[in-house]
Amino acid sequence: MPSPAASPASVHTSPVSGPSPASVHTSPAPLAACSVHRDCVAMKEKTLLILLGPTAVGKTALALELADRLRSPILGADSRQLYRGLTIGTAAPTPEQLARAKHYFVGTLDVTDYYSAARYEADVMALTAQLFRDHDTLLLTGGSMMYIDAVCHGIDDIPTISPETRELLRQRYEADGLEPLLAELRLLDPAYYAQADLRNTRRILHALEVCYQTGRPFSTFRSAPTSSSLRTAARKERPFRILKLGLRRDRADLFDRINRRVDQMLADGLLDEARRLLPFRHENALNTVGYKEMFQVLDGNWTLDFAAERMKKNTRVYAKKQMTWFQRDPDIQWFYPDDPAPLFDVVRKL
RNA sequence: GGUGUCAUAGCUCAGUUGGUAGAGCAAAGGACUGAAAAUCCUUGUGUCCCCGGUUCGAUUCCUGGUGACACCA
Repeated sequence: MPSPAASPASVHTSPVSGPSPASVHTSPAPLAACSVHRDCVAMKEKTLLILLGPTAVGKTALALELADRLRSPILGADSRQLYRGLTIGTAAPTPEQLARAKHYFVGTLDVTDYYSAARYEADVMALTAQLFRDHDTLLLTGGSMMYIDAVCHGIDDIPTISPETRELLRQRYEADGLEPLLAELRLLDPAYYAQADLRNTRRILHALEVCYQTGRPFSTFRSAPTSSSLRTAARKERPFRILKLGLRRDRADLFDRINRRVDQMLADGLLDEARRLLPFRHENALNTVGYKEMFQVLDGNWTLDFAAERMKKNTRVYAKKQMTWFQRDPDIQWFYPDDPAPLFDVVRKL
């Protein structure tokens, strides 16, 4: 067994040093206490403001405005802007924008680094514990749905898969296909097998990875094995208030912005950026809309015009997936970026 | 002007030996627990160009019209 099931503390290794959240916030349920001791609790109540929405909706510009008003740093919630060097293709904040506010979780990882929603949760929890000493409100912004849910609800403590186990399963899949692996999963974890999407190879492989590595059924690591969704499962308490503000636009408007932004990315040199990243094309960080299409151009398979069309289409599809995910979240208050006054009203009352 | 070919989903096109039609792409909807900008699932009613004729029945066959393309003048 290469890596035993780890305790939460050892799994969540964070680059941010500092005390754990529990040592800063002594009350385990400040919200419950709030209704009783409204005044005194309000003094120490902290708020994590999450500005979210589909790609290209206008989060970055509005986040800078909010960061000014709140005197808050900006915590990125974007699974691709995290990586250094993916700047044009992920529409990462520019150097000028980065200079306007202190940013976290932007350009901090190498493209070869392993990362996950669980690590993001741990890193955000550690960082906010520190920053809330000096801030009553912190701004977190981005469009990575599962990263945001991991921060809001927590994520179950499932061991990180070792590269060896991952490679073993990958080889078995390539050699024999999915069928034998499905049969194995049915034996090792019948509970998960019964609810799994049996055609989703990646999820089947991951469930087996966990079974292999831990010797336990994957489903036993999930806090609500009968629930298929993270947001109804883990539900960890947070030592701060969470306020979710969603940005949206009419679909035609959003799609028009996406199309124009893709053209702008190409004008800004996306192809050159992709050329620099070509040696890392097989890293997960580069399995990303924009770069995938540029690699086809660099391989000589696609013209730049065709790649631009594919990029626009794939970005639209991504935006639709984000909207599908966010629309289901009843905690989000929605606003239009071109009419930000109502949003500023909400923020002013914090 | 003459002759021929074509006209079917947003686009490119199949098809119906006469019983009102289906692929690809585009588009839409959904799922989601350590790779999540990932990965996976579902969805096709459309005056079959228009008017008439034949027929129990026409998108299909026939007359005429309109439009596109090709060739001949």
